[in-house]
Amino acid sequence: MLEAYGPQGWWPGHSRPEIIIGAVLTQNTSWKNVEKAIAQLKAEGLLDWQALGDVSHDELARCIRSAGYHNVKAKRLKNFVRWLWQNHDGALARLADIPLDALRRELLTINGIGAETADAILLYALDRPTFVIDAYTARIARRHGLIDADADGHALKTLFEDHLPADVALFNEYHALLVEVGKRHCKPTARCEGCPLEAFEHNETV
DNA sequence: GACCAGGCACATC
DNA sequence: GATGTGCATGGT
Repeated sequence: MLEAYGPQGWWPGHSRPEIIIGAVLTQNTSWKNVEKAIAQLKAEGLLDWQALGDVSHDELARCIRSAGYHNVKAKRLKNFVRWLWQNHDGALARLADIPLDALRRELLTINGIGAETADAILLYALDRPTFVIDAYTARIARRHGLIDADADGHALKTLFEDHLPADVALFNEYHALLVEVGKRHCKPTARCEGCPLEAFEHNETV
């Protein structure tokens, strides 16, 4: 994949808050739509935890409208910010001493932060070695017969983490490359023409 | 107009 | 525990 596409330079965000906000906004949404929402947040000075805590729901929802599901996502962003202030003084630096597993469990208690969003935050914003399983990764792994068709997210996560060294830079690039393969060759319906993973056996039933 | 996009929570059976 | 549904905009 790296040979085919080169380094992806993920996450496409310039600060940790921006990465975390992007992780929520991109839930079931194309990154193009998220970019517009983030640009709007930046224009309104809402890319920091203080401002995001102070802004009203309606104002926040209006800013992120282009990312879709703007009412639920406004709540989810608020939930994250509330958690950060109430439990960690509103400072991401306070999370540095928490063991990965404990921090992951904490993130999962926040309403609106599920497994993928938690792992994306951990890997791309907090530099923790956890593998991100998204729809593309799951589809690619199943379609290429790397795992049973009915395997769940945890099984997929375990598959990658058990076969790769727990390295932040590696997990970062690996997942980003899988998404690129997915975007180009592994749509839900489209056949996998010219996929760089064609060396693997296809599971045509999936 | 259908399908898709870097999910998640909640209701219902 | 598995399955279905609401949430919403924008591109192909």
